[in-house]
This record gives sequence, C-alpha cells and structure tokens, in this order.
Amino acid sequence: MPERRILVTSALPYANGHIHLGHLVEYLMTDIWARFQRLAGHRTVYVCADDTHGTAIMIRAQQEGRSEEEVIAEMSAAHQRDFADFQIAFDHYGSTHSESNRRLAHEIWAAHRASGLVFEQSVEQLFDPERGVFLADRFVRGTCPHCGAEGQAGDNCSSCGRTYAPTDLKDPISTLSGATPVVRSAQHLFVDLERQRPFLADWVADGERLQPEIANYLRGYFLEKPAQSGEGLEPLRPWDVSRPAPYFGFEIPDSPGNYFYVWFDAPIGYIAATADWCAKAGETFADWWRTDSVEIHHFIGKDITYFHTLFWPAMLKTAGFTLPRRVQIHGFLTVNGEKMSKRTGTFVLARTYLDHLDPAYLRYYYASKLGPRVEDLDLNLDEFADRVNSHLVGKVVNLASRSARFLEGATLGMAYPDDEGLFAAAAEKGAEIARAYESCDLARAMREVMALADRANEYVDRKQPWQLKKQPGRDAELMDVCTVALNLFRQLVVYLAPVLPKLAADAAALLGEPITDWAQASQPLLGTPVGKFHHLMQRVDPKQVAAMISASTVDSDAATTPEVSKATDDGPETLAAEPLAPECTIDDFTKVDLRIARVVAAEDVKEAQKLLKLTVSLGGETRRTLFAGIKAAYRPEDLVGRLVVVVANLAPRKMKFGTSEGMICAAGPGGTELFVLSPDPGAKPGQRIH
RNA sequence: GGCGAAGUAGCUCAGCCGGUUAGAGCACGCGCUUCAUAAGCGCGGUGUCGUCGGUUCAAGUCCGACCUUCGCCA
Repeated sequence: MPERRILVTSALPYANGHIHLGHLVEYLMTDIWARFQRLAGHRTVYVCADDTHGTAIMIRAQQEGRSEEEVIAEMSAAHQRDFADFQIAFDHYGSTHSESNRRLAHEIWAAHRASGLVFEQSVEQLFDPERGVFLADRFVRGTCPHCGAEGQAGDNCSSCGRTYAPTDLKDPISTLSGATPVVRSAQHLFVDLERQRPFLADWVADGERLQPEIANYLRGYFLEKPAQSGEGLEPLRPWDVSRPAPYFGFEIPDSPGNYFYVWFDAPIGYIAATADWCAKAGETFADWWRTDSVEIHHFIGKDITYFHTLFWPAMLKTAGFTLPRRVQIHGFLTVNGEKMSKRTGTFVLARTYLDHLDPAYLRYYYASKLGPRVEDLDLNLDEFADRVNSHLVGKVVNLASRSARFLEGATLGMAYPDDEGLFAAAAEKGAEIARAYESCDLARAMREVMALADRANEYVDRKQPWQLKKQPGRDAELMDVCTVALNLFRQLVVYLAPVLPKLAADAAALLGEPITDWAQASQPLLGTPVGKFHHLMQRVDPKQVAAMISASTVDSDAATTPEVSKATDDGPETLAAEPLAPECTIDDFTKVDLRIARVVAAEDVKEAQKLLKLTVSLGGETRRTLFAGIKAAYRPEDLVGRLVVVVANLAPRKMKFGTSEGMICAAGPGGTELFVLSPDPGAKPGQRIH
C-alpha cells in the first residue's frame, strides 16, 4: 500500500467553556482514529485549536473586567491540560486568535473578493444602546410573537416551537444590560452560496466524503429543496460573514469597522494550526493544504454539520485549498439516557472525571459504543462500570495477570509453541479489525477484540498452567502455555493500542518490547524477558462514579441565578468549573475531622506521576503518612515545616505505593494549579477546625 | 408543520446483496475451577424481531400505511 498522508482534525472547542464529557466523544474518537492510522504506518497529523472569537468571549471579558486575550489564554491552557490528561495526542494545538489564522483568513477573503462572490447588504438587528453592541439571538429575551409565552430567546420559542427573527419579539430585553434593545441596521458582507450550488451538489454526491444520512439531509434540506412557490428549487441563502464593531475577532481588511463572523475564521483555524505545525516540524505547508495527495479528515458533531459540509467546502474551493476527503459526523452524548444536566450531576467536566476516574475507562467505553453513523451515544453509568470491569479487567488484563506471574524473571519461549491455531486466527482477524477502525466502527473493533479475549481465556482454562506448576518435570509445558497466553494478550493490546495507549506502554514494559506497529499483532514475541507483574488497570469502583456525579451536581437554586457580578475581579469560571455540592447539615460537616498538621517529612514518589509522600505531625508523637497528588505544584523540600490542613479521620486508603492515612486540603484545578491551604499564624498542630 | 433516523431478549447492541430451529456481551440461575484484580470456564431460560397489510416458494431483512421515540429546520 502506498504511504497515506493523513491530516486529522477535531472541531475547535469554544474558548467560553471547559471541556466536558460530551466534547470528549469527539476528541477521543478522533484521537483513537489518528492513533490507529499512525500504528498502521500512515503519516498522520492531528491538529486542533481553540475557537476564540465572537460576541460571547467579548461579553465575558467585559464581565470579568479583563482582556479577551487573558480569557482565551487561560481557557486554552485549561483545554490543553484536559486533553493531555485524557491522552489525546495532538501534533499541534493552536488558536484562531493567531497571526497565522489572521493571515490565512485575509488570504481566503481576498480569494472570495476576487471571485466576485461577495456582496454587501443592510441587515436590521437588535442593538443594546447601553452596552453599545449588537445582540446575538441568545442575548435577547422577550415574548413570543406567536403564542405569547414570555422570556423566550431571540430565535425560537421553547413553548410553541415556532421560529422567528429577534426583531419580531414583543417587549424584548437585552440579557446583557436589561435595557430595551433598539432596531438598528448595519451593512453586512455576504457570500453568494447559490452560485456554488453546482460544486456543492457534486461534492455532496461524492459517496466517500459524507455519511449517507448526512448527504440525504443536505440534499433534502438545502440542495434539492423545492421552492416555496412550487416552481424549481429553493435557492441557497447567502451566508452573512461579517459583524459590525464592536466584535472580538479579525477586522475585515477591505471593510473597516466590520469583522469576520466567528464561523468564517473558525474553520480556517484548521489550516492555521497545520501551518503552525509545519513551521514547528519543518514541513512544507503546500504539501498539506495545496495538494490532492493528502487526505483531510474532519471529525465534528452533528450540530455543526452545515458549516462543515456547505460553507466550508465552498470556502476551500473558492480559495483553492484541498477539499476534505471525509467529514465524519457523530451524535451527542446523553448520560443515563437523558441530556446532560447540572441538576442531576450528569454534566460532568473533563477535569471532574479525571479527579475520580482513569481516562482509560472512558476511552474504552466510548470506543465500545461508537459506530460510524450519526447516532447519539448514551453513557450509562452502571453499564460503564460493568463493561470496563468485565471487558478490560476481567478479560484482557486478567489474561496477563493469570500467566505473567508464572514467567516472572524468566523469558518468553524461544520458539512459538503450538497454540491450536489461536494466534494465527487472531492475526488473521487483524485485517477485519483494522477495517472497522478505518471506517470509524470502533464498536465493531472492540467486539472483535473481546471475542478474541474470550478465546484466549478459554485456552488458559483448558491448559491449566496452575496444575502444570504443581507437577514436577512439566516446566517446559508451563513455559509454553504462558508464552502463548502472553502473546495472545499482547496481540489484544496491539489491537487496543489506539484506544488504550497507557495499557500498550505498560504491557510493552512488562514484555520487553515497545508496541509501534499494527503488524506486531501478526508476529509472536519470543525470547524477551518478562518483567515483574503489577496490576495494569484497576477496577472501576462505583463509589468513584458516584463521587464524580456528586461533585458535578448543582442544586437548582444555584443553577438559576444568572445575576451578573458587579465590579469584581473574580470571574465566575472557577465556580462554574466545579459547582457547589448539594447542601449538607452541620452534622454532616462535623463528621469530617479537619486538623492543623505540620509537614515533618516529604518525598517524591518516583514511580507516581502526581504523588508526593508526606509525613505530618498532629502534635506530640502522632504522625500520619499520606499521599498527595501535588507533585506538579510543590517541591517536597518546600513543604517540610509548613502548617497545613488535613482530613484526619479519613478512612485509610491502600494505594499502589503504600497506605494513605488522610488527605491534605488544597484548592485549584490540578496540575501546577494547586494551592495547599495554610492556617493563619498561631495555629498549632492537632487543633481541630470548626 | 416539513424532512430524517430509530423501534430485535431485563440492559447495550450485531444481524451483509431476503434463505435452514433469530445471535453476542452484560445481567440472572446452576455447576466447575481456584492461576488471576470475588477474575476464569461450562451449561441454561427468556424474544408475537413496534403494529397492520402486501410482494415472494421463503421477510427481522423488500414495499405501503400506521403507532411510538428521537433528531434537524441556516
């Protein structure tokens, strides 16, 4: 097969909010697909960026009394931390508020001007006279002109479902200032999409680029929609690509006072991120966006379908860039069968998940449910725990667990033993599994792998290595059986490597050879030393899931107070990132025994990514050893001698590196952003906090 | 309202171009095993394949109508 060169993107997350489990469907799907392509030996580049422009960011910055640049820088850092901790491996992560994006937006705009597709037209819009801004639909509330329901948004009524223009609303109010908006007109710039119809019709008809249901939707709703007059086809509406000042974004170079609408420059961010990556990696930009020899794959959610399937290809075509080979569209996430909700705690931020659970669980769970079609995916929390425990721990990891110990310190056999054809059969399945990955049918791939895991466990059961171990003189047989079992295990791990990179790395360490190539699944590993076995994955504890939901639950009072805070530098985003827990009683609180303690010793736990081992004194001879996940934020030597606050009556918890006998109190989102609590001077170790 | 999708065991789903007694995993029951993270293996029951009608020698699989659910409507 000739080498494929593949450029993969996920939709750009908006810089106005944190990553949550719904976003992660897409980023995990894309990352898994990209990792598969790399493993299969294809040149694969995965880029993404923050989408930073638009009214919402501008308003937020105003409310928080700081610049837009500060807002987006902070959010970009948070996004990237979340992605990194979910093992999502971008080759480059950029921003639409970058010089490269500005340059490319200008270039693409110039191409549109040159093509004669741009025209100007006056648009009437509601304007907030107090704030001096035009109001997007969601910043207007009023009475529905059709049914009279009050408090409806600017574009449609949640009561009767009818749609209308914001200027039709009765008694409109700006949600920004409470002022009554006025109708004001401004010149907007439009792209004539109708003239692109022949191109778009061809583009949509190309069977490989879009899922069939998407192509149908585009044909039925846009491209072949009968005109209301009954004669001919409904023309494609022109696309409004400008917004008048003030607007946070790029000013349109030949139209001072007008800015590119966020949806114009957002997808250009794909190109800009690639350009930035090229600069970093010493690559030639034209090889990635000005050639037919690259495959561009966009992964997006169904909510932004037409931006990516109509406007975007039309833009690329006009400006002479490479058209996407595929736009892969997925559905939304529901949790326990319902829309994510802050009230029920199912609106879970990525960071909150990471505080309680291993990212590998979610990577596998999503993979096991993701198909190639545009279907919503349900995260059923009971099933989540069951499936991860049964499939990953019970079947896959257990295979190593029940055979590696017999070979600890020895090596895999030098010749591959007779295994009843299991390895060869599973190797043959590799092509089918690869096809499933390729077509984004991750659920099928996972099913196939788990079926192979079943075969492997049956084999171990038949061969009973634990009996061989007891019988003298059967060491060679024992070695053979374990060599087979570990090779079958490794084969599974290769197939799962795109989904579970951490497991792949750990298994590689155990068996003495890194996993770098899909083809390794068809070649047994022989003669390498088998390392000391340690658990490769922990079971999901339903208590952790419950704790995550509890940490995500906002009581309804807190959720419905959208009051704008006045003149304070403290933004709302930290509270929003981790909403308040449900109300508790004073009795609940007194169950938690918080004590002042002095750190008397602190050391790095070398094998752990996050942990420091602390010994604290509660006064006198009372010492506690505890593990705190603050390695990234504190050096051990800086902690010794400090007074801190600890949860002194927390049930001891056995961890991989020892037993933790309490918890040190700290705040912050994690990573380097952690702040250990200190009492004011005068407090003494052992004192209780009331 | 228009367009679209889905409706298969308690749950999540697989069933390609119609073809023998409709499948898997989980859950559940019984048994075996005890190497393994109470993991593993074997056996077992359950389904009017949304409803009705049609095409066909033969339909979960094609066609039509209807019901229910969900989504989308720049």
